[in-house]
Amino acid sequence: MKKLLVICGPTATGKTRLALDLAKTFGGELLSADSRQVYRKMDIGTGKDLPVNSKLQIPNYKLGRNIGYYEIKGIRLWGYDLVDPKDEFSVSKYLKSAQLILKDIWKRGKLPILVGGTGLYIKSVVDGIPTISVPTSPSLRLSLAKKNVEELFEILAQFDALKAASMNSSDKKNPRRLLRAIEVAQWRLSQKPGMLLKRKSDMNTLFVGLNAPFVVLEQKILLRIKKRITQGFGEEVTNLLSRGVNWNHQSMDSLGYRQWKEYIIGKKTIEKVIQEWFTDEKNYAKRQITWFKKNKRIIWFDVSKESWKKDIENTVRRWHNNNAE
RNA sequence: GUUGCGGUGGCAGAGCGGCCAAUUGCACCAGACUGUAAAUCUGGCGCCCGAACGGGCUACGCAGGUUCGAAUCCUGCCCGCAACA
Repeated sequence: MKKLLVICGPTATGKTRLALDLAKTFGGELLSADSRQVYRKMDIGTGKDLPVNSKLQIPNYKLGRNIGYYEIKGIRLWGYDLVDPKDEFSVSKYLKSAQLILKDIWKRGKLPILVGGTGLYIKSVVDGIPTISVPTSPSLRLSLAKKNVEELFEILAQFDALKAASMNSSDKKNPRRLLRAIEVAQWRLSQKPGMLLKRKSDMNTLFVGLNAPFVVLEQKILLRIKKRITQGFGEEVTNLLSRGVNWNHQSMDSLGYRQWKEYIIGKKTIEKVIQEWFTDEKNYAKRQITWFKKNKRIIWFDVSKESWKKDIENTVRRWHNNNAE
């Protein structure tokens, strides 16, 4: 059975660094599960932490458009730079690339290590998302853009009463979710039944979760923000803007970038911007924790403890050596 | 010192006699999430009792007063800002 190691957890816990170490000892390659590191030229702000002058390597065999890897200390790192910051992106695109990459890593006899904080992306790879093949409908989205949530809910109820009834009170008021639900419902009506099959997982997956007491996490987050700024984050943003990326692009909705806007247009001081970046990133970490908490398969490790790295190594080794399944 | 404006819950900021424990935003707490997920969305948020309807207490700078009733009106005091001295 194919093995997949997952390293997840909130931001700033050192997931990538750990994954690199594990890759070295277990003969692995990394696949990033991060919804922001997919954008080219967004390196400092998304924490790609690449060595200077490193370049994306595109394999000479056919793998997929724009799919390549970086090499850090001899370890291949996939999943970065999948698209331009001006492009739209979503789990669906991510999963397509991820599946190609995984297949390739397995084929070459390596252990793929899925590492990142985007819970939905990890979920898509490990458990699948049944409706993921349902395409978006730009015209539908446009026509519904001005509707309020009550109206959207009504429309959904007309197309798919069951789905509408099954939505929870929060999603019923979430325009994005309602829109997608309508999109799926409409698509279903135009298809033969049974198109959406739940893919059975054929992987042997180990979930390693990294966490720390929240006060520790806060410190790490703040330090990292300051570090990124001294590393030239501001320049990175300016470069993006000069290349035609604008604030309305989905990519620029990322942490740090969107707060930085207020500084660039002179509306806020840098101190204020840092402060807001910090609180927003803390809130992001809380949301990640809420998400991952529900996944009972995750084995958690506290990175503020002494022996966490050894503990993980042992856990992984036991799983890695067990070929029974 | 005089005149004017202002002091409201952790912060910002509404309210300007009853419908005010007090709009809203942020922060904070909890949560949802099967194609934007670093996104989007929901609930809670003075204290105490209660599962809930609800009830009690303390609150709008401080102290008095007017009124059936005051965050809202009046008086004095304290503090901040602006202008004039």
